[in-house]
Amino acid sequence: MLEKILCCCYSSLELELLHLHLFFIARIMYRDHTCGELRASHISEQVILSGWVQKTRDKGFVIWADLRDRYGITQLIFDEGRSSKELLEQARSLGREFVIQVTGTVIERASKNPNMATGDIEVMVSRLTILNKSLIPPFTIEDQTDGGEDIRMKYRYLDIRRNPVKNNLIFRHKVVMEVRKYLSNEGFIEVETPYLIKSTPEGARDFVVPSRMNAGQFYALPQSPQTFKQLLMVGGMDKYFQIVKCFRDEDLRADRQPEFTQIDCEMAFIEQEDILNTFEGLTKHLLKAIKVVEVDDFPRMTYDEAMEKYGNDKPDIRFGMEFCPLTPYSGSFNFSVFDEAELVVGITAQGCAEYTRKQIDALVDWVKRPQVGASGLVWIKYSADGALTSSANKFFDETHLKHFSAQMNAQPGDLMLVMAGKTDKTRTQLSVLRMELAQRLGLRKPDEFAPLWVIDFPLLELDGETGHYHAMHHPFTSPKPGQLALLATNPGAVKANAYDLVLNGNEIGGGSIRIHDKEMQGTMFRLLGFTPEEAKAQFGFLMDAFQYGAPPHGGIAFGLDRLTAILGGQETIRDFIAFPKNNSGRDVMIDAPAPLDDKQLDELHLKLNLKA
RNA sequence: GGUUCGGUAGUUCAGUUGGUUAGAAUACCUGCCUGUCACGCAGGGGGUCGCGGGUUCGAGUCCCGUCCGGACCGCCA
Repeated sequence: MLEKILCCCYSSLELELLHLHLFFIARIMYRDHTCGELRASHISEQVILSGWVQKTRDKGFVIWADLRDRYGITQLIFDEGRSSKELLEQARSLGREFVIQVTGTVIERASKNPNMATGDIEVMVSRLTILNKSLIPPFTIEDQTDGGEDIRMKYRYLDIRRNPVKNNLIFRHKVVMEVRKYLSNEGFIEVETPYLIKSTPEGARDFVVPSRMNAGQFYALPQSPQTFKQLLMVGGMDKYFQIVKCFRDEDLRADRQPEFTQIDCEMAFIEQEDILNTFEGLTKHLLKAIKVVEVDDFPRMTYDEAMEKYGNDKPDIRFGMEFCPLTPYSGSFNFSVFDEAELVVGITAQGCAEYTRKQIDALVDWVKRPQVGASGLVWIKYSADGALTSSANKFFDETHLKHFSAQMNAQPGDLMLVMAGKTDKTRTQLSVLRMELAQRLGLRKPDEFAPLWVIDFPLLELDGETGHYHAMHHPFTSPKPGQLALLATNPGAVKANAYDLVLNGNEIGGGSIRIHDKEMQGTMFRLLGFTPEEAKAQFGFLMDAFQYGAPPHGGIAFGLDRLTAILGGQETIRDFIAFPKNNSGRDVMIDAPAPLDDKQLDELHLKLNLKA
């Protein structure tokens, strides 16, 4: 086309020179505007747009096509009066998701659409190029798609064209940019650590990678860059961070992926207070920059307090409903369920006294499901007229119920829900009920943010099956000062310099002050059941490093996927990951994992041992 | 490893006690339509009811097995 025009004006020699010239300078101009930017002020301008055909509306005398790109939608118009017959035919041939380029003039719409950013204008097309056709997409590329999760994952590249997914990815980009900006301004250096490392049996299962060059040996993908960031501290990089993929070969959930991203941070010459302040600053910055929300200084709660008040080490404190332990009115409850219990504890659901018997029974059934596993639920209804009644009326008269109501701070109109049994189990079950009730009552508002620090975690946790202790956080966590003696006598009672950052009932970050002394680290490994040989084989490099001047240090890691989802006011992290895996750890789009062929297995010195 | 729910048109779903030719919406195709924007109207095509076996005169429906997917428990230092 260009050649034809040029032929009219130039001799062949000139044309040859021009060709040479064009070879170096000619570029295809695909677009000079995006589909989201044209406004009334552009009227009568000539523009070039490229994008995907969202939809066409053929009215006979006129055809509209919505052209979509990342930035928005612009309406194209072809009509009998102003478009050639050929152009109209071409427009009629357009299908959903065709990639096209158009040249045209911005004109004012005869009927404007106030719901669209570009609703005042449309582009009167003079030239249409189909850059690529498309099959009919398996689901509609619209905000409210007709496609289910499964099919959208299989065609994730189409799903990403939809606003909800596209906007989530852009949102994630903003979070990442703000994190880098803030930490860099605070003097942190981003350093990359290796992905091919060594497997360690502590903690989650490792993903392993066979080594071709070292027959019979395997790398492991890191569950976190923990030891490397500690070695960076020994290396003198006293403020480190990394936005880094981590890998854990454990079963998945809606909020758990086998590969996930952490904002991994470590500092040297600091104590716990410095870490809390620095990363409270980061969190406040994110809330302000991304959500335009200002929050007060974060409350701090000890682990023990969180367990007592919320039955949970990651309490959602956007709403009250705190646990109230019940004590008998006089001597004993005279109710065996309560009398024989280690703990009797309840919550007050404000304004729920109007629940019908059916609704309450449904709640009782709900906590009895195996997923919650409670053996029962006692309820006390404090009616608006002041009347008190309960599911244990046989055992309690009004005096008792008044006594309980006072303990639980209940007002007329409230419903009290009480559980009894072993302390840990009862707390966990009541905690689940508390969250469910809050969900049903709409108390978990996505636009409200209530962060808090949970501190003073136990150092060790007793494994019920093996009777062994294992590190609650990880084996590099330091015990609180002055508790060394306790470590020998009652390890389970030792508190650690470990802390979690909790946001709206989610653990978004966790960390600790580390051990930086070889002897202490050795003691810790011994406590955790490592022989000195095992400790040396697995973590000898770290303890060696501690002998060469390891500074006091500590750090924290944030789960970026979850943090992003919560800031975005959503529950599932999958929609904030471009190409997530499904519940069974499969990527259904590329169909991974997949078998290796025999040649590859041979090279890797592997023989399969599949059980029939 | 376990519990539980599901698999029917391209897609999302309905389908009664087991009983005629398995439906709806949407998407798709054709035609009509002078301002649409979830356009509208008329018509049309589209099904191995996940797979295998069983019970029955007869199975989308009941039974057994199996595969796949979702939610959850265990697990996730």
